[in-house]
Amino acid sequence: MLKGADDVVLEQEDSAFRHGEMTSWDINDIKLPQDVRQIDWFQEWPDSYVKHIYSSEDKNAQRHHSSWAMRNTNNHNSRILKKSCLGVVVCGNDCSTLDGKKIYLRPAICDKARQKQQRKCCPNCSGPLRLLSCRGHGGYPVTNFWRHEGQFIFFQSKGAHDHPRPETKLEAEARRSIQKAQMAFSPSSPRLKRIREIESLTGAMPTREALPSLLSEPDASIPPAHFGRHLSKNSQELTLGSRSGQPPYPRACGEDGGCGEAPTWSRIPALRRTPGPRRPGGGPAVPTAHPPCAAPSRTGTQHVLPVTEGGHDDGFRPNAGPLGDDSCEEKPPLAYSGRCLPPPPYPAPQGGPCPTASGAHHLRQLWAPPEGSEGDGGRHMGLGCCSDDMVFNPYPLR
DNA sequence: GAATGCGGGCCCT
DNA sequence: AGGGCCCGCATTC
Repeated sequence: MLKGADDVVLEQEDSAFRHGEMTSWDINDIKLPQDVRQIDWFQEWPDSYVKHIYSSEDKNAQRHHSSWAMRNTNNHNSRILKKSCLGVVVCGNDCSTLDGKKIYLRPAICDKARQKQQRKCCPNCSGPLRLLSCRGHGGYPVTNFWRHEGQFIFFQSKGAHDHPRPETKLEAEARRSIQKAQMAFSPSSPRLKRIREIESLTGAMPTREALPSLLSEPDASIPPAHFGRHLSKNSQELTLGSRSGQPPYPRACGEDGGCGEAPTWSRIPALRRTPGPRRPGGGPAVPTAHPPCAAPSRTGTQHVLPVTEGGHDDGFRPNAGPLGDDSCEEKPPLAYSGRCLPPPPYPAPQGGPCPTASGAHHLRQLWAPPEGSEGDGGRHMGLGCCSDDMVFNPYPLR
């Protein structure tokens, strides 16, 4: 199967050989080489058909980490751990932040958490979030294989990610914890008290109108590649990188997309065959109808965003108009008491006629990019004026 | 609470 | 048989 893929493998191996890496093995081989001369530094963003041999001492390798959002997949082989890529969570509105960055959130690994995540709104424009599935491996998600053998940990990746990089795990975690911390912060705040009262009474979160810029969340909108620029040193350390007490990976740059290199993904639009929805047996490919946000979905004419979860429903059309657009710009979800407020008209003009304009304005000021990229903000969505669970805090770690 | 690992089970090719 | 996916459970962080 995957003839083309095999070719790629050959190329990769060839390339790897040029780098002196021993790749004449396959993760499924009965015996893996033990005469390894060179082990690799941990690769945070393995992509394409690559193989690596890590030291069994490498903490990241031990934990089978990856900055891609990989979930465990049962391959009925306890010796080989298989993980498949979940893709990336993007804004259904395809919005951009003030400085032109796109929203690339990390899909939650846990199924439940992911469903929950998809009910949230874009932190930037409060539009619906959309899970962009990975289909870089012959229409299926890219898979990573891990196998512990002797003093080495063998890693093999199959497929090339056809989507942007999500936040790293640590970035996502940091975002969550910061959010929590801020919720917990100043518990005596009358405003917060009130919010909590409301919560306890209604069981629901008040809308952002009720708590403008009170809660905030860091760089959800900042693509990992730019994360550091905004968070400076301490937060740059949030990437997995080579932090097994090792020096920076010597071959990292330009090898497998490990640093700065243009991502290997490219929008391969969804015309590709999509793996048919799995049938009942496997369980309900959870219909992740997108609720409140800016995606009116129960009004009949507007369809639910094809948020795929496992069963990949229809292919994604990353930039296809009817997609996010339909959901977010037409009709506010009046029917909802709204966990999220309706989005501003798209694209939002400066400052945006967001219902919570003042709050948004406030955020805007906070957000003001350090390097006067302000100017280009005009075409981008007003800042998280409405998002419920995710809002910005430009300087979360300061 | 979320991430992870594991294993059972089902479907499709 | 192999690959893919879902689900539940247990453990860890």
